[in-house]
Amino acid sequence: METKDKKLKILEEAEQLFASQGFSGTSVREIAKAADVNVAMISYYFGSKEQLLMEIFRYRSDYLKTQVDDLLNNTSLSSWDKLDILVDHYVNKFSDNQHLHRIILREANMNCNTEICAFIMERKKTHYGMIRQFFEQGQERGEFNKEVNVLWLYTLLPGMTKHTLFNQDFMAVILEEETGKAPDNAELMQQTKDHLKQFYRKILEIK
Amino acid sequence: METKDKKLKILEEAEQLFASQGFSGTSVREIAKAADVNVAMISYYFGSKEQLLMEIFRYRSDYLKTQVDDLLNNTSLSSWDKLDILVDHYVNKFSDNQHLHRIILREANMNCNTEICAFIMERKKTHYGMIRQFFEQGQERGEFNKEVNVLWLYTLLPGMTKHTLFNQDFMAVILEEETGKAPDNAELMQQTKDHLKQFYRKILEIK
Amino acid sequence: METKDKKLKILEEAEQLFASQGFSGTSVREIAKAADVNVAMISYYFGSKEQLLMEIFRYRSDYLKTQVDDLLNNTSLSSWDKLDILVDHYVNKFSDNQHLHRIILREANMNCNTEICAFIMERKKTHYGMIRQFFEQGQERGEFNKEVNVLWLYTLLPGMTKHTLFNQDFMAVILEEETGKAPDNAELMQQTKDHLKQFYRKILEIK
Amino acid sequence: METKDKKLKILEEAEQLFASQGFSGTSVREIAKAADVNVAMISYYFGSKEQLLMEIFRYRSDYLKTQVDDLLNNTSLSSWDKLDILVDHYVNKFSDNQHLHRIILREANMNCNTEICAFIMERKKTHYGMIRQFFEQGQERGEFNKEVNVLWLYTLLPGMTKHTLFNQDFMAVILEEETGKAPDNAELMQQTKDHLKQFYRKILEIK
DNA sequence: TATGAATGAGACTTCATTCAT
DNA sequence: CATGAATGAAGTCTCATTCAT
Repeated sequence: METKDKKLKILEEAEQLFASQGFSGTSVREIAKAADVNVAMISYYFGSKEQLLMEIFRYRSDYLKTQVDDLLNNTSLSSWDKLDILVDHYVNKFSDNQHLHRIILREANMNCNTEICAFIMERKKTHYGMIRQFFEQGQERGEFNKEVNVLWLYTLLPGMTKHTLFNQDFMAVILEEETGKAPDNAELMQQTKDHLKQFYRKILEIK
Repeated sequence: METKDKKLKILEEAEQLFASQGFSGTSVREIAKAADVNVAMISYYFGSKEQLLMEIFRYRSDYLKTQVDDLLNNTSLSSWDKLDILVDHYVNKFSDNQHLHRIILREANMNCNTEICAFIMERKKTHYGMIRQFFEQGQERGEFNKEVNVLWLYTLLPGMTKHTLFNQDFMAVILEEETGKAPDNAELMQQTKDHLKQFYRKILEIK
Repeated sequence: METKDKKLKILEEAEQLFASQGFSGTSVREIAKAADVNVAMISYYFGSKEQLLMEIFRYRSDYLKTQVDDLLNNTSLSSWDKLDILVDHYVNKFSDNQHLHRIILREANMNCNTEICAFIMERKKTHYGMIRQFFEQGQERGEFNKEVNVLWLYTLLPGMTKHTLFNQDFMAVILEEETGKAPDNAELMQQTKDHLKQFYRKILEIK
Repeated sequence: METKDKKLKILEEAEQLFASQGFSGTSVREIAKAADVNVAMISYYFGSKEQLLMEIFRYRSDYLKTQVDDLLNNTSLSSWDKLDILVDHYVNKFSDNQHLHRIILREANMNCNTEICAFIMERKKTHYGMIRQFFEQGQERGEFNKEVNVLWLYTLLPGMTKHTLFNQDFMAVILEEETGKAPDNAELMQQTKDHLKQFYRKILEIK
């Protein structure tokens, strides 16, 4: 039990450090220090630094499994209601796992012949697959504008979420200038959701 | 003259390597080899590896200076025409400087107390400032919907461009699946522009 | 009983590994894995890696005790017959314990202030002592040429045996080239014995 | 020039250390200390510890090139005279390069898929090839007994030389006991030569 | 008694940089 | 001005051993 805690601690500290400093920019010493364990433990537990990274991916792999399924199967909600729920869910999950996403952003093209890259690509395809189904359902139901390409509709979601989340400092500065108040993370996420919904509504509505 | 060429060569090779492997992931030896110069040259010319990075930023700093000004001052074009030009220009410039953008993406939060971060922040603000003016002009002219927040309108532009460009492999795979043909870079950029324009039109139009 | 088996297993696996990879080149983890026991067992049972090596020597120490005595005391056989028996016996025993001999070969001069080196030296002296007696008996009996130095006569025995055994791959290659057939270990040992006997006969015969 | 000296120093110190402690048993730190250079120099000059070992082999590779050729082509000397010269030459060369030979003895079967093992095998074949020619010449000339197998005649030479040289301590102890005087290295080598010649004479003479 | 977990020491190697020329 | 040589620091990983159970 205690061992599992230590492994978890290492995993989480490493995730954070990799996210903020990059994989190459983070030494195992730093990780060990942050997790308050002996340096040798990282090799002992994970084999190597690279395998530790891989383990982080495995550890986080199931974070956005299939809650979208429920949404697809739900027949009582309109597609517009579902859209709100989807956006909220997506942005929340993304925000919750922002460390992982930052790592992906940084290291995606690192050694693209390794397991990790295959892993990331698979994840991307899975996520897209789910969300594509959602948009297609709305279009088939006749609620969403059929003229809009689904891949690019999807792109809006990670595109804007990522940009907001990974430019938080910039967004905060601007919003402070424009509204007089620096938003906290929750406030920023809320605005992201609101504007995503607004944009989707305008793009998908049938005039 | 020859010295300047060597410095330039180093700068460009370093930019590419930093973009693909990250700052920490790239050794000065690699850069020296790629630029076909002695290892000592890098310290000799730039002082240190970090100062070389800074120099890359300076070297690329002026890439999106003020062509937007012309657009703002132009009175013969409609805001919709200007929008098309802006999107084309933005995406083109972004694509041309994707190495730099990838570096920014990676290293933005590296050591955020250094000159580099201030530099990046300044750049972001400048870019936003220009594009904000453009949207505000369209709204003031009564051509764009005034209800939409300008900051989030702007967010769409870098958000979608970045996402497309830095997920090129994913986009290519999906597009190949859906259309039967893998797009090249130019084709992908064109689609990015087209859909950005489509989205902006739907978001900004006044019903 | 089971404990004894485990110790034995460790001993034998370690012997083999030390023989093929050397003492420093073999980790306790490898030994533990090969013997299918926990890593800690080795320190637990033997105290340390070095003491394990020592234990191997003790374990094998009695392999060539005193069968030569019988030969010396035997009065019905001629010295020439005895020579054949001695050579067969020596080469057989050597071959049976080749792992140990390889370790001695490798590590003889390791830390020559330790118990191991004293041990090896004692063994060498004992072996030589026995065989010297044999040659001296043959000379005293007037069957062997008295002009030949006994120490150097002895040298022939380990010298040729070791060279053949520890250059098995080379011998095999050459013999294959010369006879068209690669000899197996038994065949090679037989040839070693035959030629040793031939050489001894020619050296020791009285013209 | 000075650099070459440093490389040479490293090479020679490493050779000696590898010979006495084995490859795995010798750390690059030890080598660096012995050669009075920075630890990093070894990687800098040779790439790695293993490549350093390889370099030692290359450095020593030409030590017994073709002096035997002269002997073969010489028609004025009898085969018996040539034999004396050959034995002297062989033992001298072996003694001069005993460090290398000890390394070969130890590490021959280390990683027998590597360049080093191929290298050693090639060397062995070359040496044997030369000496085989010598014995065959003597047999063809009718001076040496044709009944004796040449491969095993050859075996006597490295077999006894190695055994004497690598059991110097034992030989010294015995010789001191038997003659009252501990022989130095030169004395031991001389005895090795003398007895080799004696043995060869008895084995090869035609009665 | 036996063992999985843990550790300090030290292994080899690469790093960015500096020095002497 | 330019560079090959050199270096101290730090990198990751493995080592034999010990500890707590």
